[in-house]
Amino acid sequence: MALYEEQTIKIYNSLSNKKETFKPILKGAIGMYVCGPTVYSNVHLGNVRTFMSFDLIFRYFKHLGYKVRYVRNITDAGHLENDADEGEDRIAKKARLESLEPMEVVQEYTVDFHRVLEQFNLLPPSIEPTATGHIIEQIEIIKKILDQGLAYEVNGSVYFDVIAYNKTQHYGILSRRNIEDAIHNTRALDGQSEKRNPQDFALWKKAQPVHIMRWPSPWSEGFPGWHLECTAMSTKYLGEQFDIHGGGMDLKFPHHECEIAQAQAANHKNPVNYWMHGNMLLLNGKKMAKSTGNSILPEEIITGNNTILSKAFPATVARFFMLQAHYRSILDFSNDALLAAEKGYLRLMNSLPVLEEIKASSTSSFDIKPWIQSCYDAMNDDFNSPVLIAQLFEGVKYINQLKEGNAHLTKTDLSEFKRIMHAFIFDVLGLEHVNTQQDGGKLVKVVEMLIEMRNQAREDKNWALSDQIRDELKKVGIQLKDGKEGTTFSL
RNA sequence: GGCGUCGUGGCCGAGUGGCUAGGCUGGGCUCUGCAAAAGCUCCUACAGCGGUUCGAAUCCGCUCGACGCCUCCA
Repeated sequence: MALYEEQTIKIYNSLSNKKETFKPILKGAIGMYVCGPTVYSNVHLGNVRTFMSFDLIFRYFKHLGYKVRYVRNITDAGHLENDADEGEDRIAKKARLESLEPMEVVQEYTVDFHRVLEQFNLLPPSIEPTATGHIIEQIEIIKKILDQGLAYEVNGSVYFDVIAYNKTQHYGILSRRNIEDAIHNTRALDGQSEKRNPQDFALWKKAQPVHIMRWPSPWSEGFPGWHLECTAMSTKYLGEQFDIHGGGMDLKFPHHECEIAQAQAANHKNPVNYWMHGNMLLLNGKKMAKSTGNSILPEEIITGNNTILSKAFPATVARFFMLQAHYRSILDFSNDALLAAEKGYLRLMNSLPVLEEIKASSTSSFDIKPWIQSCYDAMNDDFNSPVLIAQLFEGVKYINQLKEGNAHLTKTDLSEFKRIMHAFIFDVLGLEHVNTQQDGGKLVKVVEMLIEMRNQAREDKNWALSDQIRDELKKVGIQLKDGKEGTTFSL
């Protein structure tokens, strides 16, 4: 029996604003789509948080034995610079400013994006499609929507007719908006707009003569609207209806709302069963955003080259910090919080080598099963990683009791305990050891030798020497731990 | 102005109508040659004001405050 048959997951669905029992369309298989980045600049830590949230979810599904097709796109065209679908394409603008081919911009930041996510130990998605690679699919969807009379062409551009759509469907179903209200509240004075209504959005934009990024279409040489690519690519790879669609909270409206409208108009089906939205990462109490400059780059955390933090932090510590908060909660980024997270992270990780040294006993002094299930329960409850981490610290407590001889486990229970600790820490949370041995274990041998020498000094009551060894090691970051069974150390 | 989220102990952060997550910090004790590590233990919070209830941090209303969306944004 697969693990997923034993566990029941509840997911908070943005469509209903409730936790719902998760049931995939196909037994044992999950289709998940997450909106990826627009590659016109470096990803900042807030971007990383969202992708990390879905990485956690992806990892947990995989751990449970689900076959997951995880699609995360790269937006490399069509994302306009500002409102009203009148602005310049973001990629094109950046290319113009830096005198580059648009695809040079795309390449540079796509590579950067991948590198950063790898540093934070995010698993690559199953498919990572690009907008420019799916122009034909997008054109086909526009044709379908036009056929339904839910879009109109003006001067070579095509716009989605929100008001027409709203006659039979609810535009605003996801963000709980009412189109009439929206119209009344619009203070738009867009004299030049080609759109019939300010709420309408572009499906296809005719390219201006200076515009480099352009593709032929039945309406004009131009480029697709931003919202369309996700509909095209999710439909293509996951079908007209699929299980999960995720993204940052700030994409809920209008982006995801538009996706629903487009898919409904083209396919007459509600495209997504579970909408999931990750919350924002705050810096100085404000949303981290590129446009306002209130952001920190992942690189700046790892190198320590920034004005916010007192020291450099490994990526995995930042990962641990972010996973200590629930994905739907706002999280404040600060030096103090990161410092505290690092200590906790170290305590958790340092317990693992101790666990390896525990000897099995003929009986178990406690039942390990309820604790194991509590780890699953945490993740089953809308992927509650902070509660999972709390449970793992319970595990640390057990490890210490086992070490002290105040508790014991049979060989079977002990190996199960180890398996679960490792599974959740590495496979599900995706944490990593900071100091990966690159020296073939030479360092360990040297430290063990120093411990030997120190033990001799202690026997001789040569406290000056023994303390010197201990203190000098401490200076280079190696901590000795004197226990009943002898001295151990952590790097 | 409209829609929505949130306001938890020194800090970070979970949370169910009643049995006080967890991490960090600080105090005490055990262990130790002294420490560290580890263990045990203490510091019992829920913005304010009303209401519902036998009972609310958890439900409802109001006030204050923060934030997000309404325009590109993970």
